[in-house]
Amino acid sequence: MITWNINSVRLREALVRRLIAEESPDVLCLQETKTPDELFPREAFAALGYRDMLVHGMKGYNGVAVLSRLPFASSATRAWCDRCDCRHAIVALPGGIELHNIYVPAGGDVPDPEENPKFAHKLQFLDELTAWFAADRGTGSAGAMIAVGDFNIAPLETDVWSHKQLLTVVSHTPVEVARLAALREASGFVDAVRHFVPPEERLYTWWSYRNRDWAASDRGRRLDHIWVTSPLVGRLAAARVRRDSRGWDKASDHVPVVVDIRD
DNA sequence: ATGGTCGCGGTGCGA
Repeated sequence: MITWNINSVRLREALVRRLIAEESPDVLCLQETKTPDELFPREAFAALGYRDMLVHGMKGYNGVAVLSRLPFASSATRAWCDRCDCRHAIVALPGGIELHNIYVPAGGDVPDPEENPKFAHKLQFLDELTAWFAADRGTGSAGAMIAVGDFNIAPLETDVWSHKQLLTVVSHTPVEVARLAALREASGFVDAVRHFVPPEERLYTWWSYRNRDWAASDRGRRLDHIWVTSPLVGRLAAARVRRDSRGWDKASDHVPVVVDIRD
């Protein structure tokens, strides 16, 4: 299982192919595809064995897609905050696993919902998602589920380059971290990457384009996540963040997050 | 404290 905010799938189709060649994932979830469905490069991925595809995009903004070598039992999309903005795709995988691919709104610059409608949207999106998971997929009723995507929140102190300096920066404010925890707990999700990487260890999945030398300054944040519910925790085999891909030519500002799940 | 860079689409907006 891989999740990757690709920041335009058409511009970076070759990078997706490279990742597939190196990792050969059964399932690859993309966010920020920025491509209307009719222009999504389906044939290129189908030729690599990804015969089941859920593509949910729009022109220029947002967009999520699931590419799979495993057959879908069903697929759906959902809209939140009364918007059709292509941020949530759902597929049923073999073994009764329900997979959610989610692109949480970034939230703008000012971390105040009164002042900044984008931040209000981000909080409302998280609240609606949490209520829905809690009501229909609460801890008692939950089967095997996976939630992945760009959640645009770095929850731990070691998920950002400076906890102190980012406390008032959108993506790491206490109100966002609390909202993300509520979402995670709504269905009893476990952070599959932190299952392997201790909380003392710094870990980032995103580095801004606005840094001259992203690797030297290393001002990253862990915004991209893979969560699983308890039936899958015992099947987790490994997790890794493909930091190296940030150095690829014409890289996305996000890097792939990979979790291996045993059959 | 400020500005820094991308992608889309063909101007500013969103990140």
